[in-house]
Amino acid sequence: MTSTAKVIKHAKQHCAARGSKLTEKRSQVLKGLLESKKALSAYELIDYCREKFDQQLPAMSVYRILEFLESENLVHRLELAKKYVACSHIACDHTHETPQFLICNSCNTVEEISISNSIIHSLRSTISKAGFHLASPQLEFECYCEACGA
Amino acid sequence: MTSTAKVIKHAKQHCAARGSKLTEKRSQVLKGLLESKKALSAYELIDYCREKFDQQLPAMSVYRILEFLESENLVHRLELAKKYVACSHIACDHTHETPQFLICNSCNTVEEISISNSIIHSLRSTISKAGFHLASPQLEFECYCEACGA
DNA sequence: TTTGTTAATGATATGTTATAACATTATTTC
DNA sequence: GAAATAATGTTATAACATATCATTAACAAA
Repeated sequence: MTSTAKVIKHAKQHCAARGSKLTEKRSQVLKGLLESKKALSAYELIDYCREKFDQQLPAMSVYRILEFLESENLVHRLELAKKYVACSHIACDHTHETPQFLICNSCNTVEEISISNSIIHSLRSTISKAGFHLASPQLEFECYCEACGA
Repeated sequence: MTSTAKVIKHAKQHCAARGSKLTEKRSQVLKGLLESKKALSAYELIDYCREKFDQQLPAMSVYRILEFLESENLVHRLELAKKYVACSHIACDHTHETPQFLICNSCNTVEEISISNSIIHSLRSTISKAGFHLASPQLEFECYCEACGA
C-alpha cells in the first residue's frame, strides 16, 4: 500500500469517526495535495483531477471540497499563497500544536513547522500592546527555500 | 494646511530629491491612502479618485501608480490583505526600521508596528533551521483590532 | 419500495485582484 | 521643434474566489 493510500485510508476512518464522509471526489482532491510536495491552488487541483482521474471538477466543487477537508483538519489553507496543502499530520494519532508555515515564494514548497511557545508568546504580547490580536494562531511566512535561494 | 496636504508636500520634495515626480494622479492616489484609516485595494482607490476628484483612473494606472509610490517608499503593499497603505513615516526625516503590520481581518484597519529585534531574531533563526529564509523583513499579521473583537 | 430529507455536486454568473501588450499623450532635453 | 523618455490610456485576459440556484446521490423512515 502506498503512503498516499495509507493516509487516505486513515483520513477515511477519521471522517467516519466524525460522522462525515470522504467521498471519491474529496479523496481525489486530497490525493492531489498528498502527492504534491508543494502547495497547490484550487485550479491546479482541478487540472490534477482531470489528468489523473479523468475527472472534470468545476471550480465551485473544488472550493467546497477544500472547505470540507479543511473543516476535517485534513488540509490547511494558506492565506498568503492562496494555496492549499495537506496537513502533514493526518496519519498521526496524537494531537498537535498549531502549525506554522514557511512558503517558498518561488516554487511554493511548503514546510510545516512549529515555532516555540516563547517566541509565539512574545509576538502575541507585542501585538496585544498595539490593541490587536492574532486572527489565527496559524502563522504563515513568505520565504525562499534552500533550493530557490534569495 | 491640512495634515494630508503637509504630507503630500513632503512627499513631493522627497520625490524631487530623488529625481522623480509626484504627479497629480499619483498624489491623488496617495491622498486616498493618507485620508483612509484603513488599507485600501487598488479598486477602492479608483472609487476614491472618482468620487473625490471626479477622476476616472483605469485599474492599470492605479497599479502603476501604486508601484511607483511603493518604489518611493511612500506606500506599503500588504501581501496578505492585498491592499495598500500609506507609510506612516512619510513626513519623518529620520530613517526607520523595517515595519511590521497588523491588519484587521474585519475592517482592514492597519497598524504599523515595530517588533523587537530579539523576537525577529529568534523567528529568523527558527525559520533558518528549517532551511528557509524570510522573503521580506516586512512581516504581516492577520489580526482583529480592538473594535472588531474576535 | 418509494418517499422525504439531507448531503454532495453541478452549472452559471460574477466579483476581486492583478498583469500583459500595445497605443497615446506629456514632458524634457538637446 | 525633433527626439527621447516618462506617464498614462486602452483592451484583453489571467488567477483566485464566491453567490445562487439546480440537480443528483444516499439513506432513513413510513
